Amino acid sequence: MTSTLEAALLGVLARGEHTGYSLARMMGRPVGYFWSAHHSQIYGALASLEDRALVRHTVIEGAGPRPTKRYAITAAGLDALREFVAGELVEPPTRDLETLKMWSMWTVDPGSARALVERAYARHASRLTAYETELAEVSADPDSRDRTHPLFASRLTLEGGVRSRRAAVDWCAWMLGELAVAEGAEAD
Amino acid sequence: MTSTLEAALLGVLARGEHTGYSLARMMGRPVGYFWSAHHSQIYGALASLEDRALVRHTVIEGAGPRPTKRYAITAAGLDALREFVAGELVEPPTRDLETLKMWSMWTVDPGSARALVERAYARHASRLTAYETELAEVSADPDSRDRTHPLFASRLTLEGGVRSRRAAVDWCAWMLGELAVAEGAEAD
DNA sequence: AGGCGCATGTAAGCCGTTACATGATTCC
DNA sequence: GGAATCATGTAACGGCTTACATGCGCCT
Repeated sequence: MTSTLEAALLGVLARGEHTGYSLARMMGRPVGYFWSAHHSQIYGALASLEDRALVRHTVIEGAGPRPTKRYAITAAGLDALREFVAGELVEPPTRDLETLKMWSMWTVDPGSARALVERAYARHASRLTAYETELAEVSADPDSRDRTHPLFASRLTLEGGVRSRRAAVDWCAWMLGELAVAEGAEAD
Repeated sequence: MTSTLEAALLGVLARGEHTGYSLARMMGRPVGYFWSAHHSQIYGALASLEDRALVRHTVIEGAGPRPTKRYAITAAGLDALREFVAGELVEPPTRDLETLKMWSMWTVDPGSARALVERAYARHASRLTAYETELAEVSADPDSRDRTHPLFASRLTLEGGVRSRRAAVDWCAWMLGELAVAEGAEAD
């Protein structure tokens, strides 16, 4: 019924009111860490949510050529969000471009293979520091210990991000070692 | 130029010949661990790859109502695969349904929150054991130490799977602890 | 007799990306 | 004067999912 993008938007609006534009920007940091969408998709989804009375808008003064709309979640919207969170998770198909490349690593020359892993290392490492910084900020707020406060959920998800990126960074370092060993063996 | 699905298919065909049907089944184990597609998509992609001479088919005898086609990668196809592996990785947008749910966990009752985390724990744990089993099998083969052998890449990617699932399992266990602590604080 | 596995294909529709369109204000 | 930010929308297109279609051989 409610699409995943709609659930994501409800999740953001449950934490505060937003315009379509500011929702689109939030699909950068922090929501963009685990979900993303373009504004063209967001405006349509908001209209669809409003048709079903899960969100409501009021017109505010803004800088655009058309009226600026501020959206808020409704009681029905909060119910729909809760249902989404508590409902069954239908495992969506995995599509991991990085692993796909690694899996065909055997076809390329040693230099390309090393470069591939090094780039992956750098990406994961930079994400890791971003997560760590944000986690430190969130953890400093006592609200992040209150199970019913949004920051509690932010803290748990950021902790997950830190752990997974740490694992990815370690994995890349380990792969560089394996590549070195294999190249050494080749040289013999 | 070459879509990601096409790259995935080239990656499989570089390891051996397949029919469209068997490719579709492989989008279960092990390729399905990091990529997946339906047969309806695969048949079209194979035709498109063949138009560009990246794969070639020969008709073999089979059980279907139409001629059964066995596909093999061509030299040009191998080149295209290498280019894909060595080329820039344009970071595709993240869409992580599990994290999305966790991030809105603060809206639901404690029981639903715990159930959400426990289901995630179970999913990751079962994937972890699957990866560990397969990694043990692959590692036992001496070819998995040869950088130019497919099993080398299989071993590295499986190691990544084990590490990431281990991190996810640990994360879920940690979250269950955090939930218990937060509920204890609420009871006071 | 009916269901499952082999085997290939088409078609409708949804979701997501990219590009087009508009227009005021602020900063360089 | 030109670029960036705010702000909302439409349209074309491609990728992915779901469903429809066909038909043989094997097992129960």
